[in-house]
This record gives sequence, structure tokens and C-alpha cells, in this order.
Amino acid sequence: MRGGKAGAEGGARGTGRRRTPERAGPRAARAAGTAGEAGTAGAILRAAERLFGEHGYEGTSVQQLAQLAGVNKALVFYHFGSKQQLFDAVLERYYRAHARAIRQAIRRARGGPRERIHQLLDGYLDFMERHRVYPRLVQQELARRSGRLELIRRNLGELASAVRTLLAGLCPEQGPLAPEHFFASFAGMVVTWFTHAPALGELWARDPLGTAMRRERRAHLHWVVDALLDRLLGERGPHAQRRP
Amino acid sequence: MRGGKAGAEGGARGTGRRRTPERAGPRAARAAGTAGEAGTAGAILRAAERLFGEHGYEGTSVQQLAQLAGVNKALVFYHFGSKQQLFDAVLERYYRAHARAIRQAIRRARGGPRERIHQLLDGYLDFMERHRVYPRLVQQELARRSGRLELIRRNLGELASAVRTLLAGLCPEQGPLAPEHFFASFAGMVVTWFTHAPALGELWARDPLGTAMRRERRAHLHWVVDALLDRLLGERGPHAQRRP
DNA sequence: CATGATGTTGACCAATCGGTCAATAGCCAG
DNA sequence: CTGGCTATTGACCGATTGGTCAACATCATG
Repeated sequence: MRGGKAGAEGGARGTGRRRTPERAGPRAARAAGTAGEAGTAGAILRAAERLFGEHGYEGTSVQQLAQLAGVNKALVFYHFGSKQQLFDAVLERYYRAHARAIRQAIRRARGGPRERIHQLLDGYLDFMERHRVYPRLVQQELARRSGRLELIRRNLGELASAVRTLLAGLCPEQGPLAPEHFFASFAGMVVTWFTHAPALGELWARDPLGTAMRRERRAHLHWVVDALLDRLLGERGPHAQRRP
Repeated sequence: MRGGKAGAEGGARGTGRRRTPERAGPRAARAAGTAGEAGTAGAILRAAERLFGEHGYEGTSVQQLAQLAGVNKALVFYHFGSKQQLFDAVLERYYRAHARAIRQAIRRARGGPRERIHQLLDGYLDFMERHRVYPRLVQQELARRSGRLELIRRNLGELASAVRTLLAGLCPEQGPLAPEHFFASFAGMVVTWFTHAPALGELWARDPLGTAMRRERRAHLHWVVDALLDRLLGERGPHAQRRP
């Protein structure tokens, strides 16, 4: 807790302004549209996406935010109510975009289970490549105390249930080969590639986010998908588990 | 940049103190020992490990640090010079412990390549389970501007080269099946399990860090190792690549 | 006891923090 | 032109930030 009235309550000083906390901007951000958000609020939002993604919540000041957006600092509070609510708005936007991308990838998927899984992976990778600060944002939110976990859960839930549906019948429902583990494994393999990109680049003297390396990574992940699916299908037969 | 002289330079005001920045503590932290660090400096270090790991660098104040350690705030600067240098000390300690654990796992490994790989994975998991804030610390450091990338590279390098040695002859040296990709994949699968634990727990109503789930996860990862190795070995034969 | 190094303390600093507020600019409807 | 509404501004607030400093405690050695 730092600065300010530390609670937004307790004021009611002199003027009759009752300080309704639900206000938070010009009529709920322009009809709550999913538009590209031109104008002042949009500029602030874009600056927030970048700075929160690069420096984290605590590492970003409202001053920097306003400066990058090219607007007055007070406008941030006018349009979004508080720094925390601005952060929530940024997360919400990303989550919506992510969920939309996942749904689209599932809807467009064609072919058998194996092909559909490959297409879902491609959709996931596409989204990550288009929104590179997103995994960092999520990770930083996870690290924070009393983060908006329900937001994350809602969003992760969409992807997780998609994976569970796709894997239905291909793997056991419980134990080490449950869909949850495969979901966590692939999310991990994809996400860390982006969050650890600076260190991996330093280590290999090749930019992991460059075109060539991204394509290579994609091929690697598809190869892993096939390897796991083959073993999964093989084990449904007479094969025994290797490491009990 | 926030507070203070904002540069530690340019002072030289009045007093003759030339402000040698190399000072930073009581003769370089008690002979630079790897000891358990009892005493004031140790208490500060332990508090720093916890708070930096939980709230991140920017999210932790020197005040909180000193309070948790039960010492005066000024002592933090006396023993470690600055907040940044304290953070570096914490990272350095973890890196040393990590490198030691990796070396030990490699030295103790017995059997053929497959068995050695399994044992290295176990060693990696053991370390992560014992130091749960470590992956968060690394991630937060990665996200920060002008982080100590060389520190991370040195540490990641040790593990990466171990993986490369173990995989030598088992996989191509370049392309989507290069050791680097397998290294990144397994690091990702392990690390995200810990960094995303709160969200995954919320999602599944089971604690990913609980004993049962940790054991399950370990079994899953060993299964993945076998699946990938089998396919890798199979492809060295007459098999063709599935997805060109 | 005197001395000097090593630890420790609380008061203090400028800068910055998130947030508020009265004044105002712009604009459209009446 | 006049209200009334929204958007914008700059000055301002108390709290907290990382960091400094002179005074002081502690203690082994001369």
C-alpha cells in the first residue's frame, strides 16, 4: 500500500460529492466496445499495455504512463478510476482477445483429433506471437498478492477445457497422463519461450523471437505433440507403463 | 528511477567522504562464505529472498525488508550498499545453489543416457521443490530492464550445456530437434508448474504444490522424457519426419 | 583506560508515489 | 448567446520511496 488516501473512502469533505466508486470513467469506457479504442482512453490503454508488460505493475508509475500516452496524469484517473483499475482493464482486454482467439481456433479446426490438436497449438502460438507482452503480464499478475485470480482462472479455464475436450478418449482422465498435465506442459513450453526470450537469446546468440527461430520452435512443438500422441495411442494397446 | 540521489554519483558534498561504491558492506560479506549466514546480514538476506520472491523487486520496500528481518532500515544499506546490490546478492546465492545442485546431479548420475537424463530431471525437480520462489525470482529479473542478464546466462548456461552433453548423439545438433529446444521445453514444463501454481490450483481445486500432485507431475514429466526419447531414437532409423 | 574498527540507531533528505480538486476549455443543444 | 455536460489541466496533498549521516554502542587490542 503506497500513497494517496489509501482507501478511496473516508473523504466526503466539504463538497457534496459522495464519491461514487463505480464512476470510474466516462460512462464505462465508451459503451464497453471492443473497438480499437482511439482517443485519450485508448492512448492510455495502449501505453499501459506496453509499460505494465515491460516493467510490471509496481515498476510502472502513473506519471510514465501519462507521459507515454501523451496526456495529463489526472486523465488516467478520470478515465480509469485508479491505477489498479487500469491494470484490470488491460488484463481484461487481453483475456477477451485470448479467449476469442482460442474459440476461433477451435471453431475453425478440421480433421481428426490429431489434426485438431495441431491446429489449436498453432492458434495458441499465433496469439502469443502477436501479443508478446501478454505472458509476462499474466506472470506478473500471478506473482502479485491478491491478484485478480478469478480473471486468470476464467481465461485459463477456456483453454484448459478446450484441451480436455480434444484429449477426451485419448488419455486417462486422472493421474500423470490426465489432460491437465498435458495442458500445463504445453502452456509451459510455449509461454517460457517468450518470457525467457531475453535470457535464451543471450545464451545462444540467436534471437528466439526472430522469424527463423520462431518457425523452428513451432516445428519442435508440433514434433512433441506427435511424439506424445503416438505414445499415448500406443499405450492404450497392450503396452505397459515404463516407469511405474 | 525513484528517490535518493538517483545516481549515487555527483555528491562529494562538504565532507571528505569520497563515496567509494566498492565498499558495500563489512568487508564483502564475511569472507564471501557460502555459510548459512547467521547474524544481521543473514537475516536481511533471508527476508530478501522471501519478499523479492513474493512481491518482486519493485513491489518490495527496504522498510518491509528491514521489518521482516527485525533490523534497522539503515543496516540494509550498511551491509549491502543498495537495494539493487541486495537483490543481486540474493540472485547470486540462488544461482550458486542451483549450479551446485545441477553439478551434483550430473556427478551422481549412473547408467546409460536415458537413465542419466531421468536423474538430471529428478535433480532439477528436487531443487525447484526446495526453492519454490526461485523461478519467480528469475522471471521477475528477466522482466526487468537492464537486468543482470550475464548472471542468468551463466546459470542457465550450466544447465543447458549439461543437457547438450547428455543429448549428444541422440538428437540432431541443429533445427527443431536441437538440444536447445529440448532444454527450453523441459525448463518450461518444470518452471511454469511452480510460477503458475496459484492459478492452476484455482482452476483445478487441487494444490499443484501439494505432495500428491507434485508426485503426479514428476511421473508425467518422466513419461514425457521417455516418449520423446523413444521417438528420437526411432527417427534415427529409417523413419521419415512426420510434419515437414 | 584509551583507541580504533565494526555495528547499530533514529532523524533526516529530496524525490516520487498514487490520488484529489477546483478551474477551465470545448462543444453541442436549447 | 446561454446552460450544461464532458474532457482536460496544473497545482496540490500526505504518504512513502531509496538513501545518507552523525551520533552512539560494542568490543577486542594496545
